[in-house]
Amino acid sequence: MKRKVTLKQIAKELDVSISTVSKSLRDSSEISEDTRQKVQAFAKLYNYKPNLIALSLKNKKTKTIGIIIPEIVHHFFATVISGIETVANERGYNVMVCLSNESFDKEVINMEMLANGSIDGFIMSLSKETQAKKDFHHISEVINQGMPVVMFDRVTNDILCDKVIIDDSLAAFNAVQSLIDKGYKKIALITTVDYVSVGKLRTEGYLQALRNNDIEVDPSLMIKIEDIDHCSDQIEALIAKQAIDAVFAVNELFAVTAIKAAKHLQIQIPQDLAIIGFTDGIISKYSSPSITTVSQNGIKMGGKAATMLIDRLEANDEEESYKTEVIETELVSRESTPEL
Amino acid sequence: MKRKVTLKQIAKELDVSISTVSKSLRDSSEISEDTRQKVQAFAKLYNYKPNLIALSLKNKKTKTIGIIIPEIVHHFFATVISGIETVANERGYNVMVCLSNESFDKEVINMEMLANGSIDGFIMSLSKETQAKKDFHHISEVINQGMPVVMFDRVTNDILCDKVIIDDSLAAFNAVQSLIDKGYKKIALITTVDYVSVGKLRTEGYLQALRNNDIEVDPSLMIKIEDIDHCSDQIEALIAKQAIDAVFAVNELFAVTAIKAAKHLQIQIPQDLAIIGFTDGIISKYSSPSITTVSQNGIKMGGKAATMLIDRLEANDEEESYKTEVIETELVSRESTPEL
DNA sequence: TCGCCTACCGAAAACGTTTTCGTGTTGAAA
DNA sequence: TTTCAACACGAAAACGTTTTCGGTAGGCGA
Repeated sequence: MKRKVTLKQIAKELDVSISTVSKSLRDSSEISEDTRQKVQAFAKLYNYKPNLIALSLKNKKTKTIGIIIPEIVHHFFATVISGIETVANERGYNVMVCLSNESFDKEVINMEMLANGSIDGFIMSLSKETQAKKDFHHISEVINQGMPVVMFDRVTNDILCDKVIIDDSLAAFNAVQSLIDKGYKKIALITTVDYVSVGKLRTEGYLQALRNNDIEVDPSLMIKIEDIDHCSDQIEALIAKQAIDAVFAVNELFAVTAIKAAKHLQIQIPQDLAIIGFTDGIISKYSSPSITTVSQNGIKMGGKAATMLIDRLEANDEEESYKTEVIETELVSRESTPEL
Repeated sequence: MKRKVTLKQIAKELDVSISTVSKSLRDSSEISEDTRQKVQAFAKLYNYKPNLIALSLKNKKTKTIGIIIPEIVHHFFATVISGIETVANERGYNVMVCLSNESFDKEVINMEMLANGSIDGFIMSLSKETQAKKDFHHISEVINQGMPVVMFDRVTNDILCDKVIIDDSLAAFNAVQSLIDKGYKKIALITTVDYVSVGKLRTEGYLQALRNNDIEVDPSLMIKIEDIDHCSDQIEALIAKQAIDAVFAVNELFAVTAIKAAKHLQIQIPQDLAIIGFTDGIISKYSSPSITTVSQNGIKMGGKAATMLIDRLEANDEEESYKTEVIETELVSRESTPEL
């Protein structure tokens, strides 16, 4: 077992100083051609690679970015990570991933952990609990220490920083409008509780679309799901009313659960009931029938977030202007929403 | 913007030495009660937290584990990461995630990157290209440098290290046997090309089950998919033969694609054709009909891998015995495989 | 011969810790 | 008064780099 070789060892072996070795490897003109070659050959032979931790300490830069997200077993977040990782890699950065599991405490702990030198900046999406509590002190703290933060998707106006979002409200509006354009009139809504920022915004888009088309808003056709794991009864009750011809669900899981509920009630999808979802995940694509949905393009969001973060990290002038990038969404038409 | 405070700054401010500060914060008995309190109060006030990079350099331990997987937008791998992260966090470790995107070169680059001091050990699953090439020098290299590696799912016998796998062959055998027990006789196979280790093993299980029940193996009922993104034609052709009453697919995507193909051909699932898949992902659960599948329990695999790695990292005696843990699988019965 | 320039190389500081060892002071015992 | 232990603290090394600043030699011109 040969341990990693260091500059010191090479220096000792070749009977020169550490500085000479370092300079030789960096092709400094201070060093004679002779010694340079000798050192480089030796380094290559022993497969010398500089220790990144030492470099991090010296340069006060880790070339690592921290990601804090609510969960990873979730198609959208996985695509975002993928987008971040791709851009980060291209620009010589690595990523550390921490999961908050929707818990405020874990989010705080993870941030404090990573903030102590391990990373150069954060990319994060708020946990539900954090959004409910509206407590963002941990975030403003790291920003105060000079560490850049980019928030995506689940963001807050209480923190000034770069952000990458979609226009949730507009996307929802467009989705519902497309239903109306196709002739649907009684459109139900399955959404989240209000403190989830994106859920609230999508609800607003839904309402706006109805109003714009002079369709009466019927509160009994709108349900708010608290616990995603036990939502089927609630959804089935909604659909059982039969007073509806379409459903707009603010995420994929609600949409597919609606399909299941409809089948259970012997309601034909899409003949008797159209369904439109949010988040272009794997479920929508492979469901039967496949589900029309608003595509968020997580890859692009992640890539943009990484670009913004790294740009800021590598900018020498401390420009203070924070930007909010809006990534365009796309309505992906599939089998669940035919023309009436 | 207040930068992070260091020992040196505290020392200067309180007019004591760095050592005194360090010892005070670690409650050393060498320091008088007085100074200890003074230092601790000051440190708390300025929210001092030791710099982890400096500690890493000093201790030659980063308390970070590196994960290298083929992709992250994949339910199984996401669950494994989740399992790793949970255990890692409990034991005070962070995780760095790198994606190989099924590319050999990226796998090598990522490993070399992380191996230069950034992490204490690896948890990885081989890329397809690596498995095809059978070139594992990058892995044996880091192991030679004394860095522990735990491989999971896509492993190889050419490398000696800890491993976490499922019994792919047995699980496939049981899945096919369950079909046979239910009365199915003409069972087709949708599998991957042979160099994907798990695909090959699952194929073997399928064959074994047929043989054990004296069912003739019909090569025309077995297809091997090279490109997962363009498999629908191949699968539809298989199903169109109508000579089959059940399909065993070695992953979720093949299974759901088979359902789609069947619908397209007006073949009823599960009345005319039963389907069983592998990997208990989100698709199988929410598909209509829901798909019977072999559950791999990625959380458990990831957790076990992390436990093995950290145990080895923290073991002071260098015991050389590598273990291969087999995580039990479970056949999750759903709508796609009724009794005949 | 003297001085100076150039080419080459080494010492040391710095990044932020922890820890070993040394040192000075104090009080009490001899 | 001397001696010695106990106590409290500081100096310095170490982890592995990079970089600045000096320094030494040789060669060359005057």
